[in-house]
Amino acid sequence: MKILPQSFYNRNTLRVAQDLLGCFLVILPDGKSPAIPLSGRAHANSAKRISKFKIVEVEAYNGPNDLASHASQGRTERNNVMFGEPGIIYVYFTYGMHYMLNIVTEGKEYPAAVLIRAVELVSHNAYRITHNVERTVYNTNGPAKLTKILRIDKRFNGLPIYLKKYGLWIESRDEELKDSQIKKTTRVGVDYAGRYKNKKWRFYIKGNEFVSKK
DNA sequence: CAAGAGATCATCT
DNA sequence: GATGATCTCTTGA
Repeated sequence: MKILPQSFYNRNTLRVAQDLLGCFLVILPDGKSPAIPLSGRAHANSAKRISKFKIVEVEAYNGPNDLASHASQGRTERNNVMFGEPGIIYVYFTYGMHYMLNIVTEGKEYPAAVLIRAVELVSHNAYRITHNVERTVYNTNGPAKLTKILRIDKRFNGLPIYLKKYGLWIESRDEELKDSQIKKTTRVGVDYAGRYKNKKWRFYIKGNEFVSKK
């Protein structure tokens, strides 16, 4: 397994979205904002505190004409990073309480991104998990829920996802994912998007129990 | 179980 | 001043 390079994201957004399924979102918490609640005394060896989550559901927000995308309203301070380099993290705050994690795709000036909607915890340093383990393990089945568990907020906005140094990166799949295993359906919560609301730009791994909605 | 409302505020008009 | 790439809880059939 290796870190997906910036070039991975510099491709068609629908392609990137589907290719991200089955890949691993890995987080290396700093001492102040651990991805997984830690128990016991603080430990210097943070490398052993990484947590790895399989990406099981995503949505594509594709270009300036996509009426469901923030970018359809033109460039603003909030959506600025969508117009920039691929492989950059776009985090925004919505509904007064939720953070959303996206990865910017395609070349500069083409505003697009993939929203990470659900992940499944696959490995962590088990003995450091607190009594809250049940909630931690099972509550990553929604875009706002996973950012809460991972403690992802606007500190990550604008940072590259293709470098390890910021503590959040994505690694390649460890097994094949056939096209027949990918469900392609409409995006959630975009009824306002006119003809774009019917685009089947939401993708998830069929049968995965962490998918936000079947 | 499905439908509806409330929470809560940054961002945009 | 209105709204939202959501979630949780309540209501009621």
